Amino acid sequence: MKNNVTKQKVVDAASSLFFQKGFHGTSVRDIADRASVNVSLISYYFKGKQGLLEYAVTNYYEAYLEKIEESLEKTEGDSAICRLNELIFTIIHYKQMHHQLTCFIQRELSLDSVFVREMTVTYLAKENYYLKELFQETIGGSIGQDEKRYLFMQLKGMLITPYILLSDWKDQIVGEYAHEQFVKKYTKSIQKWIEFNTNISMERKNK
Amino acid sequence: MKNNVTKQKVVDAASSLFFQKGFHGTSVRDIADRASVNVSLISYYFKGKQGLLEYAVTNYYEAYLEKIEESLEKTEGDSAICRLNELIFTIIHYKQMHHQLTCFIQRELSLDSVFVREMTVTYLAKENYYLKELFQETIGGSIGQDEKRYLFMQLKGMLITPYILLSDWKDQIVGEYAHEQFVKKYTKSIQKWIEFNTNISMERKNK
DNA sequence: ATTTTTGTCGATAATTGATTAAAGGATTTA
DNA sequence: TAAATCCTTTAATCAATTATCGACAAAAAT
Repeated sequence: MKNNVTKQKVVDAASSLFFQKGFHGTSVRDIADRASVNVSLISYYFKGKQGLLEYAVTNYYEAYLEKIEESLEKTEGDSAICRLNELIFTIIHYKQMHHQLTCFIQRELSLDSVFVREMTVTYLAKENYYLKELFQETIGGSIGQDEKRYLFMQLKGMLITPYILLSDWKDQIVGEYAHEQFVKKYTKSIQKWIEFNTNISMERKNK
Repeated sequence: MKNNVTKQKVVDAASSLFFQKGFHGTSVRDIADRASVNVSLISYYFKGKQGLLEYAVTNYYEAYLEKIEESLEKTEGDSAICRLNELIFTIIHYKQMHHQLTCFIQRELSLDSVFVREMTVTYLAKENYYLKELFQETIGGSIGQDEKRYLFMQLKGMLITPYILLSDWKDQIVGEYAHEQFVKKYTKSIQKWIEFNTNISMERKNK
């Protein structure tokens, strides 16, 4: 079973190249070259370039949702804000561990294709549901529906910003523990934002 | 001089397609078809597909920076926070008026190519400079350098979020004045965030 | 031990995409 | 009106990419 090692080499090469040049910007030759394997293996293992993409992205999201559900189970019974904070940590942590794919997928998601639509209904809908549910509960019902929507958008924005403005902070992520450091600090900065917004919400309720 | 009308048709078609399918995902034929012109005109007017891209993006950024500089001149002498608020309004407004190109460029900017690097040094460096300058002044010197960096990243994130999470809010932007509505509301939500963070900063200074 | 399955390679077919050359209209300028 | 410039079309070329085929070796199963 030398199968797995070659297959993984291809996936790794593809992830890295998709990240650099985008899906349409990289050819199967590029991928095969970087992985030091023959071009035809890509068709052999994945039924072509599109298949390779689907394989990589599906894997990414399966594991992602698993982490999210794990986090939610672990914190069951805790206060909403605690659970939300933990969830955010989990999300940022996962994204950071796979930052190349994260960035690539985020980029590709803003395109208009059947594949994107499939991913959206299959995975993103769930992610959105979990997040929204918890956010609603945390923020309470004291602010307007409209305002809440904008806040939620801001939150979602914060969860993806580092992987879009990569060039702005990648110089900070060097060295052994840099990733963990970043996850901690960035998570904290989001949590501070949440705390502020729940306070706002409390104040209004009390008066 | 029927030149301009055809040229513009091509640019419009290209913008729309680049937005939907990305640069590498759209062929010159697609563009020509949508613009109802002959394929070779693209080479004739823009020296090829790459040239068309450069033309569109350069135009976008030239006008963008002009708006920014205009805004800064207009508010000269006002308080930092006022100027920042006005600048943010200007930026969101411009982006909203060209949301397809905004989204497309934002996406393309996370790629690794010589073109992207050129755009970065030519235009984004300036944008970043103006924004950072004003942000520093607004937020004051009372919080740590590190913390400030994260806040600045959050701010920049807020300025691009709507154009990455397009699918999340595009259903809200329907009807005649929807764009203006959105600009107003979204700008306000960012301004609220700024206000909060300057207060934080003040409090610490006072104690 | 031999048959079957699995993994790998080189070559190539088939498709698609970008660019150019040449020439005919149209429009402006002299 | 003639010349020059600009716009547009047709057709062809050039380049690159993906997918597939057939051969071949290694490993597993019988």
